[in-house]
Amino acid sequence: MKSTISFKEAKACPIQFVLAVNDTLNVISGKWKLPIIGSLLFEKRRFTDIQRNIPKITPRMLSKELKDLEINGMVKRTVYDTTPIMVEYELTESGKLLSDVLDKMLEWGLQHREATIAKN
Amino acid sequence: MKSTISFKEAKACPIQFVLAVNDTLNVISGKWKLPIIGSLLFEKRRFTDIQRNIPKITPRMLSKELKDLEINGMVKRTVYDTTPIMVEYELTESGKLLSDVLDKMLEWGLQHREATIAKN
DNA sequence: TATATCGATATACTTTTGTATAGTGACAAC
DNA sequence: GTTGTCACTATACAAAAGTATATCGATATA
Repeated sequence: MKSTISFKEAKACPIQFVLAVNDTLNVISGKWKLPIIGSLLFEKRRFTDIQRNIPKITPRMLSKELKDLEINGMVKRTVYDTTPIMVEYELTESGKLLSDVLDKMLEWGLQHREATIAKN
Repeated sequence: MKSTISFKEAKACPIQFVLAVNDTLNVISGKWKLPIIGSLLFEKRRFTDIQRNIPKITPRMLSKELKDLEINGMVKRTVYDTTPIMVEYELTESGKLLSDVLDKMLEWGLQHREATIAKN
């Protein structure tokens, strides 16, 4: 019995393919996930720091999204017992690897914009 | 004055980066976009055909999502004046290129699953 | 004593997204 | 003339996602 699926196997089965791609999609879906991930891509940051970096986000949403990302193994949260309290958020190894995916999305997004502009 | 942005430029500016990646994300976000794209990846299909391929989708959602995909330049719709009427949906060139992105998402999704299972 | 910082949480609300169910019009077959 | 196919649309509703605004407790500073 096998607990994991290979790339080859997933590609061969449309259902497995959609399910596995959807796993990735769920991690980055929503209005604020990308801005937060982007904010953490090059450096660890603190709560208020991220908030300042993403001007329109409310603390409620930032708190909720960071929790989601932590649960999904994208972000690591570290509390330092200083005064005032200090909480650091950083991407996990897996989280950092997501930049490969984002680069591909960027590439496609730009080519797609070109392609659709060209048709008008 | 330049109307388009290069990969290099977008990567260098966090704001442009997030905006451009978000363009791609928007195209594939939602409950039914991936199943529909998956259904069209290897062959053109007709409305009822897609519906049968994605058992739980309602015609309302299928119709709406196909319109979205068409507007976004992902899908081409062709009407044949036969009886009964025949409408074919197929991915555009740009739509087909999305499979590169989906492959990367699949790859990351599988490695991420491994990585997070390993930690438990 | 009053005000500010940090990292949040609480409550109420609006907007967006998706579901359920029924029905349309043109035709064709039985 | 009833039933079926195709590609949808209409209406009403439920659930999920996001917003607005106020507040918390611990501690420090003016």
